Amino acid sequence: MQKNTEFIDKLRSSGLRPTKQRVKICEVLFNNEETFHFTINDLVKKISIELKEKISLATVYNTVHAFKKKGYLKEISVNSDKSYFDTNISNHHHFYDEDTNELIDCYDEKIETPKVKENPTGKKIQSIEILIKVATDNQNQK
Amino acid sequence: MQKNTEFIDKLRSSGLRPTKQRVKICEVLFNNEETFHFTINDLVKKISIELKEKISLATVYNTVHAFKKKGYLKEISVNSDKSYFDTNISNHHHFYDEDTNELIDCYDEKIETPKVKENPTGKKIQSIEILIKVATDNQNQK
DNA sequence: GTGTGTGCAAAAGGTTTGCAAGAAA
DNA sequence: TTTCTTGCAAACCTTTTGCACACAC
Repeated sequence: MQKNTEFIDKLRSSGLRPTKQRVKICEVLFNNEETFHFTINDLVKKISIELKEKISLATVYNTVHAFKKKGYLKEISVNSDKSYFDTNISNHHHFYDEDTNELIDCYDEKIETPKVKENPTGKKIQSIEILIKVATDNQNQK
Repeated sequence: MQKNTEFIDKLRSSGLRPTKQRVKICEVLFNNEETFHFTINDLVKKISIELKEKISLATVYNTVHAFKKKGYLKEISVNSDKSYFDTNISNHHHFYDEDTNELIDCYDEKIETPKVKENPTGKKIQSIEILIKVATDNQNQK
């Protein structure tokens, strides 16, 4: 459990003004035992339930993107209906349940991150993301 | 180079009526030397350039999804602004160039598809997709 | 003829933007 | 007081939907 003063320091030290909204979003995102996955919509709901107040959509988008840029959140590439974010910023991958649209963390103990033997782009590798899609066997394949 | 009669057979044999539009979309998608990646928007443009005629957006969406369901196209999970499709349906992964938003195929010779050692979901694995994001070194990390 | 597919326009869903008002430095 | 941030609504973009008409069988 972090205190607000810690969030304020964290924000300030990364060059983000510790506004009321940002600190509150920190509380909602980073004051949990476990990391979790969310969409912007999920987060807006979580804010209104846990804080019993509303932060405007634009601010939530702003803040999430700012946090992502600072490395406090990761964005996950799933099929493209909406953006998923992860408060777990450690190096890991994901299972994606196509039945429920749920994400599950996948560490190296479950799958080994492969080495890139050859990089035809000549550019620097920013990340290697593995998405393992699962579904009940008998459903229509997407 | 396939002929229209081949596309018609292909469509018919997979239970899709070989309508004028579907055959024409086949021409645009599958009459190339090389496979390629595209968004729906790309495809609409390609159709109007190569065929000099217009197929309605709804029909393009319908057809692409029908082809995907039949396994003639693959959908690729990239950051979620839009959907990317691939006419290359063989087993492979992708490099994604964050500077240009381009996708590049990545076969096993460049990266080895890892084994899933443990699947906590108990559901069947539908696919394992690896996305290697690259960018020029000196740009702001996203 | 019957059922499926097409095209259009409207609507929906997620995300971004412009700008005036407010808060932090 | 200057600069950054917020909030709202409008705009935007991609995708989906409803429905009348057309086409394949």
